[in-house]
Amino acid sequence: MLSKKCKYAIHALVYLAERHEKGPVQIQDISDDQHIPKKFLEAILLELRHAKILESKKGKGGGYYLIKDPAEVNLMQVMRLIDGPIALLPCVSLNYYERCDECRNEKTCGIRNSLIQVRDETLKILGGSTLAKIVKREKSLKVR
Amino acid sequence: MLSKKCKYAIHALVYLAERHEKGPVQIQDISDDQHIPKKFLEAILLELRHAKILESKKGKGGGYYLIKDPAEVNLMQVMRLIDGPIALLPCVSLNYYERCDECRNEKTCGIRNSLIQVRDETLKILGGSTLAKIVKREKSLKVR
DNA sequence: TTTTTAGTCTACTTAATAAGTAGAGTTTTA
DNA sequence: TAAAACTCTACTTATTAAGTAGACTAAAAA
Repeated sequence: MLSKKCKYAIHALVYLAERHEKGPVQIQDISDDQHIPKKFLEAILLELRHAKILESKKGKGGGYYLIKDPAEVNLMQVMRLIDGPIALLPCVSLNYYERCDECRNEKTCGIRNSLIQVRDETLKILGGSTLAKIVKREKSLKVR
Repeated sequence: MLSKKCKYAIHALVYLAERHEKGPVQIQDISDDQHIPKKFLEAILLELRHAKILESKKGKGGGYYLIKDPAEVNLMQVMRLIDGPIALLPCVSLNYYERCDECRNEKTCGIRNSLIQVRDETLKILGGSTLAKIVKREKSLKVR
C-alpha cells in the first residue's frame, strides 16, 4: 500500500501539473483544494523540491511550481522518492536492493521469480503513468 | 513490501508442499530449516490452518500438513490472508475496498486507472504462482 | 527600511503496526 | 501417565507513519 504521504505527493503534483507554467502556487491553495494538512504538505513539497521536480519562490506572490515537463514526471519516480522500494521484497528491488536473511540461497529461491515479474510489470505501468497523462485523463473524465 | 510474517508463511508453505502427503511436519523442523522464530511460526501456521490451507495433528508424531493440492494454493491467496490488500490503494482493492477520503470524486481520479492496471497485472502473476510451480522451479534450480 | 507574505528547517509527539515472546492449557500417543 | 506437539491469550518492544510546533530566512511591497 502507498503511504498517505505518497498519495498526497501525487495529488499535489497533479494539481501543479494542471497549473504548469502559470506561475507559483501557494501551499495553502494546494492544501485547501486537496484536503492535505498544510504542515505535512510543506514537508512533502520540500522533498519534491530537493528531488528537482519542483522549485519554489519565497515572499509575496511566491509558491511552488513544476520545473519538469509533466510528461517527464511519472508515478514510478514519485513512489520511489516518497515510499522507497516498489518491489515486494528487498532482494528483488532494483533501487533498494538488500539481501534476504531468510533464504540461504537467493539463486534457488523459488518465490523471487514471481516477484521479479510483478516488479517488472508494475514498473512498466507506473513508469508510463506521467503527470501529463493523468491530467489529460482527469479532464476527459470530468467532461462527461 | 511484504511483511516478514508473509515471507515466513510462504517459505513454510513451500517447505510443506515439498513434503506433501508424507505425513505431518513439526513446527520445530520448519523453524530450524527456514530460520523462522518458532513462536512466531506457530502463530502463522495456526492462521493457515484456520484458513483451511493446513491441518494439524497434536501429540507425538504430530505436526502440520497441507490439506490442499499444492497446485491449488497460490501467492495471491497467501498474501491476502497474511498481509491483506494487494492493491496499492484501498479504493482500488477488490477484497479490501475502502473509500479514499482524499479524492472527492473517485470516478474522476486520474491515478486510480494506473493503479487498477497494476493491481490486475499483479493478481494475474501472483494468482498463477502456485506452490506446485514454486517447488518445481526450486528443484530445477538446485540441480544445476 | 520596515512589514507582510510565504517557504525552510529542526525537533518534537502520537498512534498504529510489525515482530516477537511468555506461559498456561489441551490433545494424542507410546 | 509422561512426554510430545499443537493452541490460545496476553503481553512487550521497536519501528514507522502521520502530523504538529515554532523559530528562521528570503522576497516584495508599503
